[in-house]
Amino acid sequence: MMNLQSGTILAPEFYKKPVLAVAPELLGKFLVRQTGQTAISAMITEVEAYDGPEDLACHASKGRTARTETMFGEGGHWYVYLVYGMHEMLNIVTGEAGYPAAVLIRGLEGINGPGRLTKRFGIGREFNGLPAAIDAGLYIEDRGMTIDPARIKTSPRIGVDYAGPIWSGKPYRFYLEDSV
DNA sequence: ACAAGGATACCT
DNA sequence: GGTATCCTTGTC
Repeated sequence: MMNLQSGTILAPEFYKKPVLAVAPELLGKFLVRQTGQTAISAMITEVEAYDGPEDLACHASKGRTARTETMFGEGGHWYVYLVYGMHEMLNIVTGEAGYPAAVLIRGLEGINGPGRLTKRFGIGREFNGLPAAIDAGLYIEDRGMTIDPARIKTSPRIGVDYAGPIWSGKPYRFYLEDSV
């Protein structure tokens, strides 16, 4: 019997596109965390794009380091890091290997805030570098939800004033209007 | 309005 | 080995 809630797991190819193309497409998709027999999931409602070595808000603008290594890898892998000493941030790497870019998952339906969603889903740095696939127990699904493009709003990214006026002002945050 | 909290990057 | 800074949140 087919589970009506189930959908199609996004293939690696989905992520191997420019980050600014991938980010808005993730809205309306479902983040799924599977542990043993049970799974929890929620619709993605808010994301931010971090685009390459030039983007001063992107960690990779500091160069290739132990932390940013994952972002330089190929799209479709998780990039998870700790911020402010207490919150795990969940990002999905995009594009081809060698170009550092990722989408930060900032909000899910019913869960606002990037630190809250990782806590609720039990996501930590152990996922860093793992592929967004069923084997990892953490992946993104398309459940056929169609999003009216008019519902997708943009704004500057949150908490990146340190990146200077040009990069902190880029409209790289995408969210569903009626879910913030 | 602001402290908590620990890793990271970049000095000396 | 020291220090400033950080893609936040909860409580003040």
